[in-house]
Amino acid sequence: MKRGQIDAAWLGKAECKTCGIRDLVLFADLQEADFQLIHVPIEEVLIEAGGFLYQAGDDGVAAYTIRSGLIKLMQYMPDGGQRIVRLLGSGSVAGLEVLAGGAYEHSAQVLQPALVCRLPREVVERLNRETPRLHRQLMAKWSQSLKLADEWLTDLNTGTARQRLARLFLHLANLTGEEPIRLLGREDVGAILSLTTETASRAVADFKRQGVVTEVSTNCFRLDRDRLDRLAAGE
Amino acid sequence: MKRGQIDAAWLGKAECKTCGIRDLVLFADLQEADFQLIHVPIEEVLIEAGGFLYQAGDDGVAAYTIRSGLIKLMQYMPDGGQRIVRLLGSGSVAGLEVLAGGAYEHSAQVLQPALVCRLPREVVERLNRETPRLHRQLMAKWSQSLKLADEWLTDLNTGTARQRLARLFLHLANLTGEEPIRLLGREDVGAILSLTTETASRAVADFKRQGVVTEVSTNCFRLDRDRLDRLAAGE
DNA sequence: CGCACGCTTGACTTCTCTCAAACGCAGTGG
DNA sequence: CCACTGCGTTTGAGAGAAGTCAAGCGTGCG
Repeated sequence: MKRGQIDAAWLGKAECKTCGIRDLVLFADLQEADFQLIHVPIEEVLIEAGGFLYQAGDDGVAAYTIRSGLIKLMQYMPDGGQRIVRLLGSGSVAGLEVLAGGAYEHSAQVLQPALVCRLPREVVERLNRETPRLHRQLMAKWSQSLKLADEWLTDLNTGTARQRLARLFLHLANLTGEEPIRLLGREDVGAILSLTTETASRAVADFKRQGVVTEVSTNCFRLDRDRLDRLAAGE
Repeated sequence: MKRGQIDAAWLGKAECKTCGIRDLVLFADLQEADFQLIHVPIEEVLIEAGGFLYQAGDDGVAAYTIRSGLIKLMQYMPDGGQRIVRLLGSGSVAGLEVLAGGAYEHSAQVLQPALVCRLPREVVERLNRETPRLHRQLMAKWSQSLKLADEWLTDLNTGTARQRLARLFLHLANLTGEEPIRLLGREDVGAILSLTTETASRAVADFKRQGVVTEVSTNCFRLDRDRLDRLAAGE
């Protein structure tokens, strides 16, 4: 593992009150007084591609708000292979399951350099206990995760390899918001779409040849949304 | 639709305090005083196979606790077909997303006659606002749903048709707890495993011929768990 | 410069889908 | 009582898609 060591930089104590994306995140509804309840520091951390937020089975001590970057949540399958069950971008929360006690369900690995806020379990628990304003956001985040999981299943795991890939491109597009899009390694694409690396590679290559996507630089693509939409629906 | 009409029987106002499976359900931690907060009646309803708890897109006015029976949550795919994203049995909660506002994400249809408790949104919201004892259970239920969704993806949507079917049998076994197991229609099996009805049928027929499962009566099976375990892992 | 790693491509096998027909059971009506 | 009929299941044959194994390519890094 070339990049095994923790490529993480501690950036200091986060200032939630002045957070630029606060309306997107878990603490959206908190008010001045609520922040007085935070007695354990919330840290802001930058993690390089390849680094981990946590590993499946680790004892859950913190949840994470993703400020920027891209993170994959993966699970290990019966046969040892890995399956990517979700991609998280700006505004998402990772590791909420620590609030339900116990260990992390997934391994969370960074795909594109990520700026995250580390929310110690006790902070979230305390806020949740003492102010009702967090409840709504927590519900929203849970429900959002679940919705994402269900869409993942219906969108990225049905139809032919090409249909799934087209849907993945579109998913990535409105996850990151901007073009061109940085695609993942072929192995990851396979792990998302339930395909082998080879089939994923073939499908991407096909798209490139047919001009449905255009590679502007290594693994960065500009999309022809109309054609992707049609492909996603099945021709 | 022969059974289209609402095959539901209203059984009366539920008595949560004396509920036999209360330690399994959402209200597990509530105390005597908390029940005073319930001003809108919680109804107990029996729904026949084929009936719906709610339909995707309906305005969400209640969540449901499942006391017994089996319920499928389904979503409609881009091409109009339906996809089953979860199965709910005793102790599960359906329609929690109403707490996050908005409409139901799925259609919830009954597979095996179900006894459910209807929890009006305002009841859950009020309890959640006024007593912290519901929080933990709500977290637990959310987290449980999400875990189930992820397992669904990794277990029932990877590997060959036979592997998936084997895993489905095992899933059903520890969902209902007892043998023999009532299997679903082949179309539903297909909608769960991302297979066509024909492939699902062939796989089930194979299992019967090889004695991995034994049909004791129409669509009721006794399982050879050891062999299913081995099949699930891939021979 | 050369090695390593990930991506691409090819040939072949295997599995699943598709289309079509036959079967079996249950309910209906003569 | 039995033929008729509707619906879900089973089975078959052939086409098509993805998996497998193996080799070749390209880029970046030591």
